[in-house]
Amino acid sequence: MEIPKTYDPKQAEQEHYARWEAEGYFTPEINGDPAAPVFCIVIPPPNVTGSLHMGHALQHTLMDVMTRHKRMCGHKTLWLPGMDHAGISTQLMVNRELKKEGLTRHDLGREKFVERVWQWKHESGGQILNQMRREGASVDWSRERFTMDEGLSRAVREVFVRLYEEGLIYRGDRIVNWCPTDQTVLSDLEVEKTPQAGKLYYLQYPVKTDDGTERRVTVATTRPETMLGDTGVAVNPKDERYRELIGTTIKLPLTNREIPLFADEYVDAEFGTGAVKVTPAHDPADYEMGVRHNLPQVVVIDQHARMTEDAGAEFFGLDRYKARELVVQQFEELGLLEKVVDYEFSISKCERCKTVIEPLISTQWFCRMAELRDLALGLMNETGEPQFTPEVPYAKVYTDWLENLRDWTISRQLWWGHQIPAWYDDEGNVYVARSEEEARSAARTDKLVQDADVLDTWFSSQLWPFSTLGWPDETEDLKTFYPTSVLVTARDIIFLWVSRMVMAGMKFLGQTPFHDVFVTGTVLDKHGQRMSKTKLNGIDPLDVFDKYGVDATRLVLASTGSTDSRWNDNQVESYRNFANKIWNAARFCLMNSEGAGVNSEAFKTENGTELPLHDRWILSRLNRAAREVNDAVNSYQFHEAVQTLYHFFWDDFCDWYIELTKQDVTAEAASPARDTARTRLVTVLEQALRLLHPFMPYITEELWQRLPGVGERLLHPAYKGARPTVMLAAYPQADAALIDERAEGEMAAVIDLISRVRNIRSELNVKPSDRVRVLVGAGEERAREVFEANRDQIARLARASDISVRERLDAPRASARAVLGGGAEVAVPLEGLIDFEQERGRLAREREKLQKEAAKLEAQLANPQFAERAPAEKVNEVKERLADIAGRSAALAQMAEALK
RNA sequence: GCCCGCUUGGCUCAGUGGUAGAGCACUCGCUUCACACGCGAGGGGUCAAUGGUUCGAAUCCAUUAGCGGGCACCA
Repeated sequence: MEIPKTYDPKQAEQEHYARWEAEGYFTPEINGDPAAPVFCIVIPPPNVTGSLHMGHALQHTLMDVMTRHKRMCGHKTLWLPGMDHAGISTQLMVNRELKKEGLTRHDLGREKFVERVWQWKHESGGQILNQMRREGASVDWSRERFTMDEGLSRAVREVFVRLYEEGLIYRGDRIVNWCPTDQTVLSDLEVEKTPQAGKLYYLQYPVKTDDGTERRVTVATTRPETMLGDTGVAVNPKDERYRELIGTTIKLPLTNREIPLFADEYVDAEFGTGAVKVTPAHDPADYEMGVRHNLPQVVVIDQHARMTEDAGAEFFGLDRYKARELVVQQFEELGLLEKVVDYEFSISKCERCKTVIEPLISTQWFCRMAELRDLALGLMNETGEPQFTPEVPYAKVYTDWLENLRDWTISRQLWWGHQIPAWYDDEGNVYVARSEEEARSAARTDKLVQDADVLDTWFSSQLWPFSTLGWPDETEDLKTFYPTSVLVTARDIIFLWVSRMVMAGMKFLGQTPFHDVFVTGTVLDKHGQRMSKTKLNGIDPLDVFDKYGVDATRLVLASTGSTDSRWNDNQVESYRNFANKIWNAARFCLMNSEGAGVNSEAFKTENGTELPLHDRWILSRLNRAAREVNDAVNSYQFHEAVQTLYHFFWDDFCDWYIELTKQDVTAEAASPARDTARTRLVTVLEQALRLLHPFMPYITEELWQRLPGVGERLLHPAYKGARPTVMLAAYPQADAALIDERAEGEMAAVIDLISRVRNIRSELNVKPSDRVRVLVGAGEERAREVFEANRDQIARLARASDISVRERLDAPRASARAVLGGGAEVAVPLEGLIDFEQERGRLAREREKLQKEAAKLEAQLANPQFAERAPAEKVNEVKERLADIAGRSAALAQMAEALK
């Protein structure tokens, strides 16, 4: 036998991907049906610096499941891959490389540095894309994009120019988040707040009085060094304590400046002393107050977080923390330090380097968001798009954020990225244009200097769903694939990316960029902690692939879907076992496939003869599974889809169908009956492999290719002419006519009988090799017919020597007995093995259980309100159950009697 | 501070207004001619607590506790 007993995933993983790719199966062009519905996903472009982590593997699995499913359903399918240039991350990465050579980017200069980044990108960037091949991701590599591609860069400039011309992009001086380490401005979303155990310093400021009497106002601050830049003190207008001081002047210590004390609603009288020092140049809230009250801005901290000349000679050049110490010390010496208390507050840090952010006033480019925000909110109001899954909480989180949106700082002081398409002439006039030529002709001079800054990485990412399809040109791809079908992403970029894509899509194409958004859960470590590089608790998907196989890993990830869950190897192991189960089921089919071949006519019978029960049953189960899986995938219920597939394959197909058909299939002599049984078996297997394929691409392809009788005719009609592959086979759609309640009911009775006999054997320690006699009593004629018709299978699976089916149970006293559903009874004569006392006890316990349940049901029926208010259907159900229990209970009583 | 989510057998998780589910782990038996990554048979949960709505609640509502997450210019 050439098929090994254990499935080795590596072999299949190495074999198929390259062929799929080479055959063009991943491209939408493989679909030859001009009327085919379209399905499109654009990948959330991973950072060019990134390598695959579990979060990617999760997203990619879900996207691939959907893409493969839709492709097999005949959709014209595009999953578009690509990468993000990731401005800051990439620049820092290359900086680190340079540092090893003892260089900084300034040693190279801008042009050489950017060249160097490109070189890095070509040599070691984008590892993640190769890792995606391993995952089996069916992306169209011919459409791979990078945010700095010429086409995408053109889209960026186009958007910038249009927004500028409409006044939605402007340049100005604002207080911004400045990272002193990365030397760039950051948007609010790139700043993280972390709790910080710090101190609250109470500083006393002398009030200037006419009569020379001494009066002081105490202000509280966490950042004493900023007092050097104070240009006012604010109190709440309703605060009685300070009412008479409003309008007076403060003599600012350590400086020779005098600043006003004024009233502003913003001030919370309850907090601190109720008086706030106002530093417009170094605090966002103070900045706002400064604007309201026309306060001067005194800059005392520079871009390197050092004190400026304006901070005073003593402080000039000091680091901000050193300056803090000195300020506090001097206040103490002057007797103006009232107290210092421990205080926990949150501090803003750079998301990337964790440096404490310095709010600074700086000239930057901003994007006005109000109009764009309204486009997104309007869309949500009108069409409910994008439809979030899970809807709770993301739809609300998304709209709440939009409603409170502030202007977006879009410039960055970096070299790697899209340089801002604005040029300045000698006089400082600005020309925003799509190209330098355009700017020159507008400026009527060649002496222009381009703005040195680049755009926030997310400025280009927000265009991804259409820039990748060719926009601003009206390409075929854009017409065909926009809007995309669904966006799959992690929740941490809903604001950074998802919302901005919606705004940009609405603004420039007038349509949502994607109808649905599926938000994945987070894969945590086994202690429930987020996986992170710094904690070193990450699990490398590639290691898991190596250990358990890609397909098994995909099942775990698909099951995870949108819920946070802890990683545990046990689960992967169980799906690894599942893969092995599939392998061996197929192995059995292939070992017995001579004379058989996959055949859509396999279950047709001549002149309408009814199929055997197990055939009708497996068709019913197969079609039911197909219906459930299709519904589940279409509604993003991946966990349910996996469960359905798992139990259909293992329980229905392996445990029952193969066993039931085994005798026919393994008959030694060739015969038409054997061929039929084998053909049916292999046909069901083939359908099962198709159902499984979106989740387990490798093993299904590996096995499908080996099945006898597979070929082009199994492909979805849209893929006519393609080289046969399970990837392009038609995804099984449920045929309602084949879902057969009667067959399932009859099969349930057979299974029940077999299980009861097995139970008796097990409980009474009958040796597996011993055959037993099985006596069945069934009052219903149909039940007797079913048992009779399947007596061979029952006998084999229950290890019975013979089976006798009668209307009434007629068993020797020394028998173990059990009650079946529908009032049937079974007895197994076991002379010498029966302890009558014990047996009566067993029956009594079973009867007790039934009676407990009956009592509950009776109480329910006895409640008049139940009969009145519950639906008749429910009331009937209870009555029927009660009758069934009564029947069984009576039978048990009789059985116990027979043992006396 | 505001908002949100979670709490189901030993573990990891599904589920849902009308008889509590899976996988793993556990117990017993099995070299049954596809598979010990297996086969068969079992044990195990008053679905966090309290109160309410309902004929009926693990499922809906409220409160509480524990855990987790998001948002926020309180100096």
